Amino acid sequence: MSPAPDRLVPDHLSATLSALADPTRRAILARLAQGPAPVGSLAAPLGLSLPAASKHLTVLERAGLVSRHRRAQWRDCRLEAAPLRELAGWLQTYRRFWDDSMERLHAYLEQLQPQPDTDQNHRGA
Amino acid sequence: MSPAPDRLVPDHLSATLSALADPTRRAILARLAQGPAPVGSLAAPLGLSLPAASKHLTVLERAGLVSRHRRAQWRDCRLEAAPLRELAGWLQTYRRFWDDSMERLHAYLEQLQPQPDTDQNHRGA
DNA sequence: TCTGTATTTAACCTATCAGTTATTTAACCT
DNA sequence: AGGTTAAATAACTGATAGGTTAAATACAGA
Repeated sequence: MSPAPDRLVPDHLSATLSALADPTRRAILARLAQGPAPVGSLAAPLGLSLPAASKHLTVLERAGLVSRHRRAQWRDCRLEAAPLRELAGWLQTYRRFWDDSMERLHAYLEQLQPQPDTDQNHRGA
Repeated sequence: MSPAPDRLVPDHLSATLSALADPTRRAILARLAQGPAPVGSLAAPLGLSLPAASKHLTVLERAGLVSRHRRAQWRDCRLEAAPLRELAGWLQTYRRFWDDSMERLHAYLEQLQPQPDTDQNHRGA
């Protein structure tokens, strides 16, 4: 099922999530959603130094979220959405937890699994 | 629009993503998806010490992904999905990047934005 | 080939993270 | 009250993240 293109990093999802956890990197992605751009033009509007930008891009690249291609002396960065799709897939697993009302969910769980692991003698209600 | 329950941490999305970036914490969530559980019964199957588990739970709690409730001498942990819903919302904005074939997407971008910023012509100025 | 531009890499600094052991707090049960 | 269990907190440690400045690399153009 999983195409598992794990050539970049061992744990795909962890790499994706930790790459996305940085707001600067999300800003870079947002910018790239408008189309490919060279490093300099990503760095400037974010007030990033070139080395900082380059490092962020390396993180994004290792997570498979961005690819870089030489074009003359520039390096065009492009958004690669595959890891986002994978993330969406993972998230999907939890969808039922917010899709219906929370109340229903919890009620469902209560009856599905009367006691998780602890004994329920204290369960007055 | 945004309910903005930012009482826990400044940047919601960053907190959510960095909480989720740790595979141990994702395992905790997966376990909680089966129903609430006390800390000890989360720690044991993961080979986690109690302090380690407690710290992970604090991270998850600060991200709003988990709530803890005292019950006798135990502390029941429960999955809270709101941040996941928010994450799904964010992800949604990138959906078009993987929904259609990538080819179409790139073609679309090319015509939308003929030249990102790379302007080989501006150096003449 | 020399020069300027774009970007990366190296070396370093500080803060945060995930884990540890030891101690403390909280609630239960006699 | 005393003892036990559940969990949190404190204090410490090694690894990693994000930033810096300075040097190196890659390409383009005269």
